[in-house]
Amino acid sequence: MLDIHALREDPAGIEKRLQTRDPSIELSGILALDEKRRSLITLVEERKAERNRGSADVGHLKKQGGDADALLARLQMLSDEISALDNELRAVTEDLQGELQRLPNIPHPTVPVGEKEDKVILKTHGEKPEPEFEVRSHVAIGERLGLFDFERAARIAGSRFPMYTGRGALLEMALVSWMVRHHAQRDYTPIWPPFVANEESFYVSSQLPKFADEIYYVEKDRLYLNPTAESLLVNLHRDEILAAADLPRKYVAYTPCFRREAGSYGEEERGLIRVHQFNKVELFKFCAPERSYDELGTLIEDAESVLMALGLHYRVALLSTKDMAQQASKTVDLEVYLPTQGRYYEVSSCSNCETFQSRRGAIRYRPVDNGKPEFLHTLNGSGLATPRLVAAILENNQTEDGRVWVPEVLQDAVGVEWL
RNA sequence: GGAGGGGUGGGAGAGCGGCCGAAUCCGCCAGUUUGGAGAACUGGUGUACCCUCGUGGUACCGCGGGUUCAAAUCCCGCCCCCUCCGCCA
Repeated sequence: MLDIHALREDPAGIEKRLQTRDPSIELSGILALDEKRRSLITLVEERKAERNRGSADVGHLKKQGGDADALLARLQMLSDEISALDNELRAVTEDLQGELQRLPNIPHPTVPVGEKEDKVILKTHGEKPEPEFEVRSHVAIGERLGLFDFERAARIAGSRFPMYTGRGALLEMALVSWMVRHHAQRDYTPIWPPFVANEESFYVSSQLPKFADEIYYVEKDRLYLNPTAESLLVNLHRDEILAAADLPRKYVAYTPCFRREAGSYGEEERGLIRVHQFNKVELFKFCAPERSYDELGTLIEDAESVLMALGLHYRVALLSTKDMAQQASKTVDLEVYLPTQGRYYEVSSCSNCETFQSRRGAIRYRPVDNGKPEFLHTLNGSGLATPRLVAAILENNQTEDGRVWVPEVLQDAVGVEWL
């Protein structure tokens, strides 16, 4: 959520920057609501001050045995007026909050303005593999080697729920535990969070109210299934004021992620590319504002280090204004190469959300000079998501005779060198 | 799922209709003292919002409603924590 004070200060400037994300955004309605709200506050607070003085007088009068009837009658009317004004104020405040919640974060000046296609490739790591034989898709390899079984998974849960079998299951588990350990060694505190969360939590991360259709909801218990550990981790320090010396706080969490993925899928998203349930290792940082872009840099490096260790060819893309999630100020994606499709797929999305989430969740820190609490910056990044990673390993590590080389860092856990 | 107990400021904990934004202790910050530190003493120490920016005002005692001129305090609903019983991996 944006700071209403900042909007008041420079509505035109902010509106212009927000319009690079969504041209239909205009702030005049919000400003009008804000003005209305403030004048109501002034009015109602005046009345309350009057009532509080009167009530104190009643107390004194009664103590001295005086007659307070006339005063009481006046105060009763005043009290009725106050509750009417309070109701009006509540309604206006809700409207304003609703409008504010819909606004995206202000994009960082370095973010390219434009459509999805206007992302900027910052770097490409390694050589694009050009095998001299006919490569099989990860789906074909998986079926051949018995690494997963989508048909039986559908019997259990429905389509697009993956089921890994045999060495496929081992590979998946190996990846997850190796990645967590890898980041733990890089000074991230490992977290195994609850895999469901309440409405308030998703509001803070900004999954709600906008993306309610994307999340599985357990109505009976009013709980949402985790769609990304970002939503969970950001709530770790909700309503807290952290000491400056405690920053940055770095966490790594493994969670399964559930997404309804409402809408259609293309042929190229068969197999493991787009599924309702997947495993992800998430990195999350809470840090001081002046350090947050440096921290974004190291976050990206940490996510990249996974791809490097696995020996995969990938590229790094700086997303454009129209391609970022609502809460992000700046987002950099890591995209791994899938040879059968000749294209790159997102396996990590690293974002600086600045104060967008911390404002919603009242997550603050006290600056070193012992001053007033300030909202800190939150950063998140996948490190990484497994299904596409498995697809990439299968497709990139295959040989002509149909075997697949297990990346060295996973060989112990999988128990074999070849699948 | 059933029964009981409890949620108050950074922590512990009192208050149970008006003099309570809240005693007291601990912590923390500053000063005095000291060669320095500790101890001791003195003072300070929540957050947010509004305006006419002041020795100004409003709100906040788990959350939401209600009663009342007035609610931390009374009533109702919900959430969370603890103990015991039941059930279960």
